[in-house]
Amino acid sequence: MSTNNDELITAFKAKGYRITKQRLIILNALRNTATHPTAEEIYNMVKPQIPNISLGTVYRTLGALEELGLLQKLVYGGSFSRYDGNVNAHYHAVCLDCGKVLDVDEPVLSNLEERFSSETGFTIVGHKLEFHGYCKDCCKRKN
Amino acid sequence: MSTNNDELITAFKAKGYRITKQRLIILNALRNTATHPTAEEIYNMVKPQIPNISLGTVYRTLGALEELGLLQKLVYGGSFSRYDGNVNAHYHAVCLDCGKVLDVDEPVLSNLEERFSSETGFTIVGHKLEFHGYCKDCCKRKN
DNA sequence: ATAGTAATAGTAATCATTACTATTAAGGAT
DNA sequence: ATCCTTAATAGTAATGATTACTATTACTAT
Repeated sequence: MSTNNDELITAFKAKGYRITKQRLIILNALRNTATHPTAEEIYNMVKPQIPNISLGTVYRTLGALEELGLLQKLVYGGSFSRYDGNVNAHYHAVCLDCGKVLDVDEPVLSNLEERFSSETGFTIVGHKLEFHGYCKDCCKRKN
Repeated sequence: MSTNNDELITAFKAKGYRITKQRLIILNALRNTATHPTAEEIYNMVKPQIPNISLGTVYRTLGALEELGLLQKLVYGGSFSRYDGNVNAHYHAVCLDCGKVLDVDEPVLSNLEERFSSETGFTIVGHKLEFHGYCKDCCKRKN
């Protein structure tokens, strides 16, 4: 519902990229889900609205959105990536059993980066923190 | 040279796994490098000692070593994984330009996990922290 | 409305990783 | 030390997520 496409339109125009139905729908689909869907899941989410969309278009669009900072690509142990429409700094918890990715409601550690940056000559632009464990559902299933 | 294969031998025997030349050499190669090599890099590292080793054996061995907690698999944005023979808890810094992975000499945040665990029902077994940025070499090259 | 060209749909190619299979070699029993 | 069982290996084929290719479509500046 709160689909401020203005942000997307501004970012795309600044790069000379065109605004297409596919791009708008993919970004909004991503923003309206609490899950962290894979490319294929997004493909299936938008198919009702764009029946003949191609999986390649989904990948290309996700790449463009990532480049523009409109989404976060999540790469964990599995064989595929997940995508997060929430670009505010936050952490994730990955279930080692079912692969589910949850948002972590913890304050972001802002002071970490400077500490390491100076002595190593490594210029830090950000950090990623992920918790590994077992989600409530998977814990229950085991008992 | 400080190759305490005892650890590997004990861990493998406990699982009924056999001790092979390939497994010993792969683990020692991994422990004697400060880099975080890919499977193919490890394959090339051990080839002088085992000329007809198969890449499949490298993958299978790395999988077994990971299962036994004798190495850490590093999965970042790239299309391939890296392997770290140092299983002591520590963090990494990934160069966004060249893909190099460096060890971070910072104390591990031990208090993080309990904070999140209780209210979510998520049972945490560990966490991973990675810094993103540009390494010294890549910063230099740009100026 | 038109022209120029980026983006798309459909499909083929890529490439890291995994699976398969005949052969080899650990390692326990004799 | 030799034999036997079977796990592990080498070599190769298959898998599957992602990327590349190409003719066609549809944005957007004029």
